Amino acid sequence: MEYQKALRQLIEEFKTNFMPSVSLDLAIFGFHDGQLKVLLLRWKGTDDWCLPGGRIRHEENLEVAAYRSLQQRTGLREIFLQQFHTFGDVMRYTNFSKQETMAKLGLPEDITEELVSRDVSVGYYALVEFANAVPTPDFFTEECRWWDIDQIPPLLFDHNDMIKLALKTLRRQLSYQPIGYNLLPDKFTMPDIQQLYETILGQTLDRRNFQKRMLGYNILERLEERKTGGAHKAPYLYRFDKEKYEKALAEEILFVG
Amino acid sequence: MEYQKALRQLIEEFKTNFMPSVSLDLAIFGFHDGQLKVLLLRWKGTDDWCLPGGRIRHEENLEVAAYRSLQQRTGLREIFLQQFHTFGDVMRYTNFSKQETMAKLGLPEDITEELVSRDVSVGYYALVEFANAVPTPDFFTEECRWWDIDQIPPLLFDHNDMIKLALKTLRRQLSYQPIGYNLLPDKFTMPDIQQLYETILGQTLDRRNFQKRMLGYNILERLEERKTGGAHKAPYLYRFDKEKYEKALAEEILFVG
DNA sequence: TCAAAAGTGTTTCCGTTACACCCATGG
DNA sequence: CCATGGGTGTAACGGAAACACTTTTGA
Repeated sequence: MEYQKALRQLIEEFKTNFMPSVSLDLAIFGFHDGQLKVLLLRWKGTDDWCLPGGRIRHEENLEVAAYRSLQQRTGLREIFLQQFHTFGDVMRYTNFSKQETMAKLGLPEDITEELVSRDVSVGYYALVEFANAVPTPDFFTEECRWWDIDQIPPLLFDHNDMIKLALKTLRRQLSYQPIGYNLLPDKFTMPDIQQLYETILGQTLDRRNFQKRMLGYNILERLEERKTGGAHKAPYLYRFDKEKYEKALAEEILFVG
Repeated sequence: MEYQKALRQLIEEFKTNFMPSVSLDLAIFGFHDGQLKVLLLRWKGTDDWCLPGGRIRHEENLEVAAYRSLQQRTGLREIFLQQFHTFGDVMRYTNFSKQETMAKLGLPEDITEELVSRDVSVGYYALVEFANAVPTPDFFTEECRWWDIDQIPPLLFDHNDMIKLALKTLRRQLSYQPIGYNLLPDKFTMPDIQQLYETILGQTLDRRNFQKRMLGYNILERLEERKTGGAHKAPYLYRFDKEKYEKALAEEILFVG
């Protein structure tokens, strides 16, 4: 069977090129239509969804591996990517009916053992511009698409918990780091970025206070008007001042009280 | 040679019982005499110091492995232990003159390769009561002792960076989580705990404001007087209300603004 | 001309910081 | 009896939250 042959070959390649026992998982957040989304993969021939993951090459930095994996799933580079926790419970595989899923995939038992043996996994979360991403499945999966954050189904492994913790970390991060550079188009309005914040935080914010705070950070530059299709008064357009933005990210203390 | 035989045996045991490619490192902080200390290990026959580490058994939870390693170095259980970052740079071994150190240890090259091949390492930091800890070296080391936080020598691997980041995380943590349960004796005075905070943060705090804040957390219970040897007015003794303390730790939001 | 959205500034509030006085104890 | 440290309360400050009016635009 052609598929199994390819599979065995892939596993061989894994064994020679990648570190055993360690993997990484990605919670890739996108923003569209006032909704926060997460990128999920569906395994071939099943209805089982999970987070995209990756492995680390023997001579590759962990962070580089995370960026590489992110690019393989979305086509994107130079994205906000942040490690948030490392998961190492043995139990995180119980939620996952190994035999069942593997059987659906048509995998013999010895391969199953190899493939889903217990790993320690480093969790990263990423923020990407929804429109620019090209969701791409990998060898084991046949579908890769965005899910609304509040409509995520029960996932394989401990991936529901991962998303929960990633989101929690992201929300905390939002309070002391600027976010938005990779989530918004080059030019955007104040209502745009406010909606982004409100979506991530899951709560509404005062228009005036938000603007005051955001401008206070000193990382935005205002352009001219915009009228496009929008009815009503045309809001200003803004753009991130890349240099100041990076500086703020590096300092990281900027927004702490 | 007896030593090399034991070593080979140990490595065999590692290979069969522990996960490859993943390890963990511990920044164990202790508090004594108004000084914050870190526990370091010195390799046999060398002047090279490093953080204590550990490995994960195949069927062992990551966190359990961390607690086990902590206990092996200090004899302590039920300690504040917190994951803070996972280190995965290949470069983190450059600082480390492999051949040199290994030669001092009398290790043949093939063992060297096995022993210090590149790992991804999960960093934990712990807070322990200085007086209760019994620093214990492991097979590779002959000395295990406390170092003042501001007198740490250049360490092997990337362990200086690890300590730096651990301390940074600890300080941040201090602002939104109660700390002290494992660092102070059962009964302690307000000046005691204030000194602990000042030591960790590296700055002095206002006596009155500190007390106000600390009591506001509602995790302390006041006992009676204390006079012991101390001259001057006898300060009250306090004790942590274990239940409320645990609750605060679990909520973790308690001290956020 | 009206409804809906955007631009802008002021007041209020609350938590943090700064600060002072009295009390107890051992030398 | 006094120097040193501990107990306690209040005033000042500043950043965040609450809040209102005017302007623009398409329908």
